Amino acid sequence: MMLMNNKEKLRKAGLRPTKQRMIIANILLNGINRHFTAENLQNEINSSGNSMSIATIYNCLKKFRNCGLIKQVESSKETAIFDTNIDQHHHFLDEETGELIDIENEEINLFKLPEIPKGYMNSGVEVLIKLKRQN
Amino acid sequence: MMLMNNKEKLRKAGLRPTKQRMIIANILLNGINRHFTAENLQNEINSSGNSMSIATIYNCLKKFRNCGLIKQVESSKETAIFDTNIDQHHHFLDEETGELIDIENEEINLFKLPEIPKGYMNSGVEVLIKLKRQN
DNA sequence: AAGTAGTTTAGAACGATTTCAAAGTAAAAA
DNA sequence: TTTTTACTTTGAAATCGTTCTAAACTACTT
Repeated sequence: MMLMNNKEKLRKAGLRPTKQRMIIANILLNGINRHFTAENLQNEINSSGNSMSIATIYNCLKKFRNCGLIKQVESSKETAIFDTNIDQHHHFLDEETGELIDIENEEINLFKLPEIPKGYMNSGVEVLIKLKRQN
Repeated sequence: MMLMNNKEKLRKAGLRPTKQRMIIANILLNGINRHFTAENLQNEINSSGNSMSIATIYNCLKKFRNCGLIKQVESSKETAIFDTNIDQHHHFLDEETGELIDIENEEINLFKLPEIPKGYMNSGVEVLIKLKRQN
């Protein structure tokens, strides 16, 4: 895999390397993986002496996500969804509609689990299988 | 397991069986499992000839959730969280702080997966392991 | 250099959820 | 019982994260 600078990465993804996108790319695409929110990012931009409209940050993150430069951590939707099924179980998620379908616990077999970090205990495992409509 | 009416269920959970909680319990705790939002529930309450402040519905759902009468489907938080790690991978979630920790894909082995519903294709599997601080 | 298509922006708008403080109600105490 | 106390409900306002809008701007093409 050959080296590529951020300008090239943006172009390759079909995105114009604007000033704003370069600022964000330079913060995010440096080889060190991390989780962050739009607000986190705005704070970093600000404290690096730059500034950017929050709308631009959202635009940019959406574009980056759609191009596969970053991911968005799965949450079933922006709205809280409750479930009367209180047993441990899993879900299919229709990515298009946000609809959830239960998967019984026995339908999934987690063969190997990672070591739980020190000081913590496992308080539940949830598997989400995302579904795309077949073409 | 012996039969219990909803008033008893509420009392057993340490909740006063108020008129409003009984209306909600009668809709939700009838043995048929389902997913729903606060708004869904309000519509059902309204169309059953009752009415209830949305604030009460949220209060009530939170209490029910905290008592284990219902679950809330896991979403990492109310805020969108992005991730620079674009490979398929999984997460630990510190339930207290909302912090996410990456789990490499190889650390988890999904031995048995359920059949994908007709017309859909699997577009990604995400495992979330919830963590509680150890006492 | 001029044109055009895509981008940024501040601010308004939005939807979901929480907070507020006052009025109401269930349970406990007298 | 009645009184007291603690908990609950309420509508309205506030808040939070996010999206929309429409005008100004900028990268790329001609």
